[in-house]
Amino acid sequence: MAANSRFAVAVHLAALLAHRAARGEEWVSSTQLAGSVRTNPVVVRRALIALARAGVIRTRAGRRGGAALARAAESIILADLYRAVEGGDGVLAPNPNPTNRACPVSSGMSRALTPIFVDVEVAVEETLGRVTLADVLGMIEPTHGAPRDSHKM
Amino acid sequence: MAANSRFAVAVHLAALLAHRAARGEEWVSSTQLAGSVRTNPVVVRRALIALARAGVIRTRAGRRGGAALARAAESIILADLYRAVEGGDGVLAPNPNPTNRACPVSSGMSRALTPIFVDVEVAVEETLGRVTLADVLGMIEPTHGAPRDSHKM
DNA sequence: ATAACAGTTACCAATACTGTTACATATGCT
DNA sequence: AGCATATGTAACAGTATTGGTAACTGTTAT
Repeated sequence: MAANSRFAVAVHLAALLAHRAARGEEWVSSTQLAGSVRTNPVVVRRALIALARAGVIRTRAGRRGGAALARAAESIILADLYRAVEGGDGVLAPNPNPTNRACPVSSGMSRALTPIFVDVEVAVEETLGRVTLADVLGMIEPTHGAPRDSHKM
Repeated sequence: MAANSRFAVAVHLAALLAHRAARGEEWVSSTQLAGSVRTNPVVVRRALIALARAGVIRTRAGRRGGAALARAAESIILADLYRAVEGGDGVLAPNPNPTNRACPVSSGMSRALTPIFVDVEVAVEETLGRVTLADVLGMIEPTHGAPRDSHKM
């Protein structure tokens, strides 16, 4: 079955940071973030570390510390968040068992499947590359002062 | 992180059935299939049941029974196998925790993420829809008498 | 009748993920 | 300086998922 929810959490965290930044509150603590995501501050920090390593956010220790976006929400694509938290593992996994060299089909499977798995991964990242963090925020805050007309795309 | 290897196993099984069918051996037992995949016959049967429900293969109990392709390898796309074994769960998972209604970002997350997750799933299935089981077999058996030239767009 | 097969259930082991506590370290504030 | 507040990190428990195994029932060709 399915995967973990780290990507969903990462988008949530980044969106909240962007939301707060737009209101002048740059630094947000992991405790506050955890309250929004409804999880534990340590879980949040684990995600924040991955996002910081990817250059999407910055973190600051000490009093009045926390996390903040490292760049504009318009320049952050969801593929950045995906690559940051899903460390290299693709959405599809190969058969981990050793090849049966006596069987030509078994012998050729990874040669046949590897390029397909690459294509799938490229397709996922291309799709997530078409959406920016600002787009996500726009879907969360539909009306920002203007009457509601920009509801869909 | 990562996922399971059911899709890889499903492709392996279907490819082996196609390979055998091309050599006149229609019915293949789960024990034989398990030997190629290097796993247990019960694991194979669990996958075969999913594939049979999807109409990709047929199974037959009793002596000289086993599994066989239900239709031509050219008409089976990998998306068929993917949908058969990954029962409805997508490659990305939402945050399972309850929404924090006091937070506008938390409140809007699923509304923002759901269409994105759908887009990703569509992209995956489109990619897997461009490859047929016959294509996979062609990559496994590179030379079969005819030269390989149809290398896609 | 028997042998060879699928279908099914129950269970175990390994792994992965989440949540939690605890503590060292860093930093702003008074 | 001292304190409050924050991250970074390690260790661990609980749970879910996954794959592997054994045991049993039902089916079918010979």
